[in-house]
Amino acid sequence: MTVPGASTASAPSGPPSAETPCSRPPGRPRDTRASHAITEAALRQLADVGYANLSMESVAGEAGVSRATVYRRFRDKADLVTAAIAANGGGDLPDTPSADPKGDLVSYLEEFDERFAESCLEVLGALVGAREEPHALALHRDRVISPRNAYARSLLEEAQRRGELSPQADLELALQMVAGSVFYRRVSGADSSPGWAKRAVHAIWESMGPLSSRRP
Amino acid sequence: MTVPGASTASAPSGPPSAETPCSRPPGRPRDTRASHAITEAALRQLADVGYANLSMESVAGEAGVSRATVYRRFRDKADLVTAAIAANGGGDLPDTPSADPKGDLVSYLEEFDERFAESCLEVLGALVGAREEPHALALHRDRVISPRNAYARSLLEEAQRRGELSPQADLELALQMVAGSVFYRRVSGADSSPGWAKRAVHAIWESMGPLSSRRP
DNA sequence: GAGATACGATACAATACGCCTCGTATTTGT
DNA sequence: ACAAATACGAGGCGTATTGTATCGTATCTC
Repeated sequence: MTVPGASTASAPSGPPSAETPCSRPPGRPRDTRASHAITEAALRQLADVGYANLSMESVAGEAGVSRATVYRRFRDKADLVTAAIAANGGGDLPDTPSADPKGDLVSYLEEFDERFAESCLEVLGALVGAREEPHALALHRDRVISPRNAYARSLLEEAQRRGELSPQADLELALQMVAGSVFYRRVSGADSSPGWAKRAVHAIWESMGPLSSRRP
Repeated sequence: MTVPGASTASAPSGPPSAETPCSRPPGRPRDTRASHAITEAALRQLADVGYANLSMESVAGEAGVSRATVYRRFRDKADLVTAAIAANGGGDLPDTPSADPKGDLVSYLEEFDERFAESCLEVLGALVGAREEPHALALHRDRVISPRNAYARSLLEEAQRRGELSPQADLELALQMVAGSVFYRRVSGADSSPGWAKRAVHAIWESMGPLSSRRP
């Protein structure tokens, strides 16, 4: 499975001749297995040693390729890691309308917390801290954050459609509060009691339910 | 103002002779003005160039001291930065009981968002990513995160005492959701509409107010 | 004055980064 | 078959930063 969002590093695509739009570019094609091994190694190391201790050389070594091969695909560490995360987690977001938006939202929050929150926070911290390249930060948001926010939001919209949430409910606020819960837990380091996700979603449902006497 | 939480780097306090508990240690004392200049420079650079681009040398240069003088006080970058943040922002948390906990909570969220959220996220991401030293992560939480969480929580407790929130309200959950809102905004990069803090707090009040028909 | 410590200056080894060149391998088009 | 274009591995290069150590000098207590 080739990495879809890979930015082809320095994008050596010169001005295309506009004649052969669908033909493969000339020259030796990239080794697909190498590409695969690189992103997998990056993900393993991100989980094992963390973003700070992940180096291009260690990833290349674990992938069994040379550093140059990594740099040909990813311009730098941020590009590599965001692409790897996106390639891994991009596919497991169901897009079929949910039959139980409330329960699915709870499940989604718990899964995100377990599988993505930590590395997501790491990468985001590093990227926010690197002022020189807002490029990478935007990339990470596009590749990782935004799709998940959109999925959570679609669950809220479905709930609204089903009448579980008021038509006047502020879904942006709801998303902010439930998704924020995940990050708060990582930031504070608190192991909140097991039902935190369920309780958070429940609070939103209580606050924005249809039979509430809230003003719009 | 000497930095209270400074960890004296490698803590050269040998086994104290237990005889002179209150006397100053022998030898030349540290330059207080240098200590001050170092933390101030660290804070300026944290705001200006970000955590990633802040180096010990640049801080030392801006403070007008040598690198060795910085390393004598702080064992590494994480120690320096967490101490600097704590020294700066440690004092401006009111501890008098609030007359308007709801309004004060809104104000607190907005101020935290403006003044601390960004660097806090940067530092936290970097520290979570540096697995080798959980020490620094715990330090940052103790120095920066925990005091602020405690303050926000005290506002919630005061509201509960005043009957604005139900006696059965889950304050831990409330804190998680309102504080999480701040981090979500930084993570997603969304410029949510101006009243976000007020609306978030309002949602909590609605969900956990006394006259609600919620089960405990 | 002796002992202890801070300070500035400087050097040092160790990493990591990002870029480059070389020789070789692989693919497309003529 | 041959040329052009590109990928690949190996390796080097210059820069930056880290954390440590060693000097000589300055400052403080006893």
